[in-house]
Amino acid sequence: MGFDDIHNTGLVLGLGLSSDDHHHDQFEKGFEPSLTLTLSADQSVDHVYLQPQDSGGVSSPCRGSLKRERRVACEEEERQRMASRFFNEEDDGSNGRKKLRLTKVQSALLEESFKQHSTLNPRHKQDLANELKLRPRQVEVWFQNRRARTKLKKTEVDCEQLKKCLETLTEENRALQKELQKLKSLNFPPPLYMQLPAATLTMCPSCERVGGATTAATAGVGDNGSKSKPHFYNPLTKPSTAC
DNA sequence: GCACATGCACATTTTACATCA
DNA sequence: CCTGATGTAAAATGTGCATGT
Repeated sequence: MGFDDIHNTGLVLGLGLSSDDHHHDQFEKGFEPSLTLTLSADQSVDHVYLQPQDSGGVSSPCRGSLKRERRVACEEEERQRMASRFFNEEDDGSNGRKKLRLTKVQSALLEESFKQHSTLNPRHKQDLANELKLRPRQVEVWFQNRRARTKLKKTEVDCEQLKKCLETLTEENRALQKELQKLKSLNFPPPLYMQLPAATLTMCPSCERVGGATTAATAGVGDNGSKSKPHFYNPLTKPSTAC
């Protein structure tokens, strides 16, 4: 029996719990539901509802909600949820975690919806759930997993790009090293600035004025009234003929 | 400020299904 | 062909955090 078949039976179970499973503490901490058979108002078949004995002391998120619309949706969702569990348990006697495989149509519609908006608002979630005959929680989970898959894919793509970038840079570095070796083998002395510490100032090649040992702080200061001061430059910070 | 509800990200578990020896 | 082992994708679950009321 498929999920759609379950829906078509019109049999539902209700507990009046929250739509989010991780907010089902009350249920897990052991309040005891009772099983009753009731007739649904909107369907012609008998419905099975699981209802808690005590409706006063338990503060179910659905029950206590101020917003009636949300509560109704929440209760409906739970009825559906419990219905599927009920039938799954009947199917195989396991304790109820049965994985649903979405149909192609369902997946396609979810994908389409995801393309438009990667997040859900409650209304949209409910609409999709109705349309696809799924529980809102399933739609929500699908979107969560879908976002996770998108992110994973993007990470993989980024990783690939970084790998390529690394390869390119490694190649470039190799070529430069090769060139350097070549120059060395031709016995070219390295440029003057390579023989000196980076902060040391040297003679400006364009004006060929001789410089002394000065700090970088004094360099470039003397355009105004620097007649007698030497003209320095630092090729590491000013590699061009900027002076 | 506190409690609560809600939604999300993230990690993990579980399940369905495909492939292969 | 049948079957069990194995891998993978994805549905489902659990938890923590942020935010709004």
